[in-house]
Amino acid sequence: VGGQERGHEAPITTVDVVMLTLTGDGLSVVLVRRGRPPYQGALALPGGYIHVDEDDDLMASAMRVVEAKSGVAPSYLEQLATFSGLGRDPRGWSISVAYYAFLRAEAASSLAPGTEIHPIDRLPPLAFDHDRIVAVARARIRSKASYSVLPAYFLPEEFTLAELQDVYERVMGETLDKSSFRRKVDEAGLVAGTGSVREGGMGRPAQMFRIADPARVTLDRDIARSSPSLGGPR
Amino acid sequence: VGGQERGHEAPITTVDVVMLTLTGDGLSVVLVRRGRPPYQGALALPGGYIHVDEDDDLMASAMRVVEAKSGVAPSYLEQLATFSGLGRDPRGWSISVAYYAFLRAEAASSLAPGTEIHPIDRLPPLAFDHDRIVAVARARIRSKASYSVLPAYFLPEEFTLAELQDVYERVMGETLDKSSFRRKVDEAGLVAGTGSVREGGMGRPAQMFRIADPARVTLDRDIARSSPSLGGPR
DNA sequence: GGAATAGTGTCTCTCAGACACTATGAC
DNA sequence: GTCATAGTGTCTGAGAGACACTATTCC
Repeated sequence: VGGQERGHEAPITTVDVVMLTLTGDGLSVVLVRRGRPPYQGALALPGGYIHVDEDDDLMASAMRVVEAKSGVAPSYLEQLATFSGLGRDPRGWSISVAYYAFLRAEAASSLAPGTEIHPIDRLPPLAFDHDRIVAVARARIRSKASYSVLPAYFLPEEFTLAELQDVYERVMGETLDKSSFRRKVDEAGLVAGTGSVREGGMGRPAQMFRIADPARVTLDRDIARSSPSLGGPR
Repeated sequence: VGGQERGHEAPITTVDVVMLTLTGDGLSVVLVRRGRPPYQGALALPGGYIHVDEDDDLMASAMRVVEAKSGVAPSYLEQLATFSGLGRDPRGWSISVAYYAFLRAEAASSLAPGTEIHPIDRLPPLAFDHDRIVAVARARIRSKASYSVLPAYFLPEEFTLAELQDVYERVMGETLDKSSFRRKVDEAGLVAGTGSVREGGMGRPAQMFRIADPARVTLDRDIARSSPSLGGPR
């Protein structure tokens, strides 16, 4: 290992995580206050260096860093994009591989002291280019929510369809029709009924569901699916 | 600059580009033969180190690297994803920020000697984890083609709708209906008619079009759009 | 006129949204 | 029974795919 090509310095490389949770104010981001320069005292995304001796890959780095800084483990973690350039860190040319993460509402109460939760639509100024990273994350999540079970990762492992619909509505910021929602969720096959029912509430007890296949988050392969598709066969 | 956190080595960081073009065999990838170890003599994606003294950011690095290795400038370049870990480079823990690029058919004839073009569905074994990078790129492009003007970047700046439809069909690997295709292209507003018409062919002359707004590739904001959307308001 | 390609009109069938309905629990 | 919530049935309107049609050029 050691050293890049002769004559070329290596950029500073870090991972940063946009960890999202759902609060009374809607989609919100977990932030930490920086204890060291640069941007000492400013709010920032939880992030840190790669530990080549203990991380298998960047996703492992992201998971380790976010747990270390926030004190909790996210229910979902996925790569967002990589940000780079001379301008984003006063120490010099830098690379940040950004991830986004989901945190179950139940876990948000166990966040480490010093962390803060801010609504994604009303963020304070952040260190580095973290505002831009959050903006990209927000667009990606709002978009991906519409064709995936991602929002279910804000809920406990078992949930009712009413709870799931509520989460979708808060993530998307719009109200959904119950019948259409259930039809889609059912046809998509992304959730599976557990046998159990919710006890103790008012009204008729609800069936419980869980994410059908954690490895298969979206409706079909990778990104974006049944789209306008520019005129297709049958 | 200089050095990471105390006690942590920096990973080897490179950019690699999946440059695509459209040949008689369909969607194809531009590959180069490696002149140095590791994987000396093997086919690989064009890639290289970051030059912090001349590149503004990683996209600039990708553009520089792909031009240097292939001899041509792509018509489109976008970040794909970042690949990382101990296993992918025999020299040690490494990071590759991967981009994908489109090359106009006209430019493919000017490729540097030593480059090879291979159909994306029948690739030879590649160096590092470049097979995996190409697989991710293929999925992303096939998906994104269905809701964007991306395939137009395989064509000259001005093109007819028949040519555009042909390109879409070859990228997607399916035949499209002419009427539906034109309706979508028109409604999406992603192409704009130039005043001119194609001269010299057989039959009725065709109107020429160009990409309406190079900054706005997809149908709406960022990724994926009019999707099932899990039941929505009005 | 015919051949070739460009471009349009229109039918149908699917499916998402709307909304009223039924079901099952607690009291 | 009423209230509250869960869950379903059905109508309708927009739009995608299919395909036949018209338009404009060259010969």
